[in-house]
Order: sequence, then structure tokens, then C-alpha cells
Amino acid sequence: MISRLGYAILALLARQSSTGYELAARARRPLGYFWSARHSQVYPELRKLLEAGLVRFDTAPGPGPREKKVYSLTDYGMSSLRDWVIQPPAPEPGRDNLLLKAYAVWTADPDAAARMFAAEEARHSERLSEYEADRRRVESRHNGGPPPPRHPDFGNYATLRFGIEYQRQRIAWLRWISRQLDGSL
Amino acid sequence: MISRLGYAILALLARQSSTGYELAARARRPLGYFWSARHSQVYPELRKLLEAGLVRFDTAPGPGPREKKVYSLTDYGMSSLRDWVIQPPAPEPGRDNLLLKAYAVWTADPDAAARMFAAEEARHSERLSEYEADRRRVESRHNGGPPPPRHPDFGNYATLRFGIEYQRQRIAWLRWISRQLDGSL
DNA sequence: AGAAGCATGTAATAAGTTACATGATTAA
DNA sequence: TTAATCATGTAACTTATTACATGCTTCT
Repeated sequence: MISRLGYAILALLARQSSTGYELAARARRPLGYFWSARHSQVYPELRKLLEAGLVRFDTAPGPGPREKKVYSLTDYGMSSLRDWVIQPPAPEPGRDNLLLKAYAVWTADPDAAARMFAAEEARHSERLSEYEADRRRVESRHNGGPPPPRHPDFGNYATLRFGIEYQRQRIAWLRWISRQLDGSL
Repeated sequence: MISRLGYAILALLARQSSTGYELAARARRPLGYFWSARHSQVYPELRKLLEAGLVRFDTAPGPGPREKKVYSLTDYGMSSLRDWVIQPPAPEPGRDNLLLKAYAVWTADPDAAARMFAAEEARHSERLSEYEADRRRVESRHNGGPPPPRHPDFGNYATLRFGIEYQRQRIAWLRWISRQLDGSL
């Protein structure tokens, strides 16, 4: 059985063959917007995928003491990914630190809490700008519109679209909650 | 050092003293909207919180072979929670299965993918209705408006407000992506 | 000379899920 | 009588993070 991390790796390799190091880097951005993994998790997972016949690798001389391994999808890996995509996702237990704090905010000093939420807002605004820039970059490759659904860029575009609306929603909520707490002086 | 699960438990106990069993149940709903935990995780965590002096318990005759323990916050537990709430949250690595699928959707059959996303939409609509009903219930306890920031209900209200906007955003996105995939026939 | 990036791995720990184990009461 | 709810716990396993360990090349 393949883990979700395994599918994340397959999704990356479907776009571009990579070393384990590169996969970990790509799992920071853009994959990191909705998935993340450290290299210490990637290397063992690649071995499992290899044993299961989903990926293969070619060796090349590496910079360090070991050879570097460039992994790519096998046909079996590609068809497994394709099949997994259309399976309904299992319901996920959401864990949101910020909402947990909001749930307990009535116990805290409203003024200090308002400052904390306002500071969060700034972080989300930065994120939003990044996403918007990325979307413009993708659109510019497709006559200013959304890419066709069979193009790899469609995956980027769809997730960016989600990310942008998500950040906007979160910013609006943060503004609302800071104002509620501010108004209680 | 107290884990996030620890604070989730403190946040629940700040509202109502509970047994471990009850905490696990309350971690399904409403806490489960943004945090979740099984009883097998709750019991060991309660022991840690007890050893750290953040909670205490009174025993009462239980239904089974063991006595039941009703846990409550100590003063130290309450002040620890208060302090934690206003600390800026550490950046969280998001892991969203559905977005991972969207990222790889270009590899799959657009028709089948459109059906999968449309089915997801139905699940989110149900969720949205629950949240909206909950919000009306909370508002009705406060003259149809938001509760004051020092009232425990404010925590519920703030998280419900987030949940409602989140579900709406997600539904709109799911509608968009299904239509994009449908249109590609 | 030192830091950053490329590249591969392992070990220890923390967090979370699933399954095991017991047993009373109540409702269908 | 069988399932569900209340109630407490442990064990095995999976997933993810942090830290350890090595070593070359390139840029400052």
C-alpha cells in the first residue's frame, strides 16, 4: 500500500524526473503550499516506491561521496497515480493551530490576542501576493487564461486558484476577529 | 513542554470539566471541525498534563471495572492556556489531499475526475449546513448577534464563522474545477 | 576562510491511528 | 440478544520532525 507521501512524490515525478534532494526542494515550493516533506522522509519513501516498481532511477556522478540518483516514473507508477487521483479522498482530520487559539481566545487578554491575529494577517497577505504572482506567471503561458485540463500547468493553476481564495478568506476572517477583540476595550 | 494536543485538551477543560472519554467525544464535535484526537491519544496526554500540574481530577464510580476520573483545569493550567493563546502560532505545513489530487489531475481522465470533485462538493455542502445551523444556535443565545469576546461562545462563534466561509470557498472552487474538467470533452 | 547549495543517507523522537482488552448499563 | 454508549487503558504501527553524519563545488 502506497502512502500519501508516496503519491505526492509520484505527482512530482510525473512532471519532472528528479533526485531525492530535488524532490525535497520541490516539496517546499510550489508543492509546499499544500504538501510538504523533508529529505529524511523522501529518501526512505523513494526506496519503497522503487521496491514496489513505481519508480526507477539512473545514476550519475554526484557532488559528494555517493552517486546521485535521478528518479523517474515507471508506466506502472504513472497509471497508479492516474488511478489514485480519481479515487474519492478519505475525510481528513483538520488540525488548525490558529483556529484552536481562536476557540480558546475568550480566556486571554483581548488586546494581546488582537495584536497576535493582526500580525498573522500580515503573513497571509505576503503569501497571497506570492500566489497571485505565480498565477499571473501561469496565465501568461496560456494567453492570459486557465491552462487546458490535460496540461501539467492546470494542476498548478487549480491549486493556486484555491490558495488565493483561501488566503483572501483567511485575511478577511483575521481582520474580523481582530476588530471584534479591539472593539471590546 | 506541552504539545498542541495538550493545549487542545486545556481549551476543552476551560469550558467544562470532563472525563477522558468525554474529551475524546468533544474532540469529534465541535472541536473536530479544526482539531481531533482519539481516546488512545487523550489518556496518555492527560497523564502528562497531570504530572505537569496543569489539570487535576476527582474520582467517581465508573460504569466499567475502573473508576472514572473527571478532569478539570488548575489555576496553572488556565494561565498556561491564556499565555499560549496570544503566542504567534508556528507556521504549519499544510497537507491537503484534495489539492494534491488537483495538482496531479492533468494525468487523469477528466470525466472521472470531474465526477470525483462534484461528489466532494456534496460533502462540503452538508458540512456547511451543519456549521450554519450551529452559528444560528450560538447567535440566538446572544440576541441574534456575535457573543462578546470574553464569553466562551465567542470561541465557538469565531471558529464557526471561519468554517462557514471556508466551506463556501471550497464549494465554489470545487464547482469551478468540475466545470473546467467537464468542459474539456 | 566560511557559508550556501548540492547530494545521500541514518537515528532518535514525537505525534497520530488502528487494534486489542475489559466490563457495566441501556435501548432496539 | 445484540448493538450502542459510557468508561479506561495499552500495544503495535505509521507518519513526520529534528538532529546527526559525510563531502564536493561555487560564491562572497
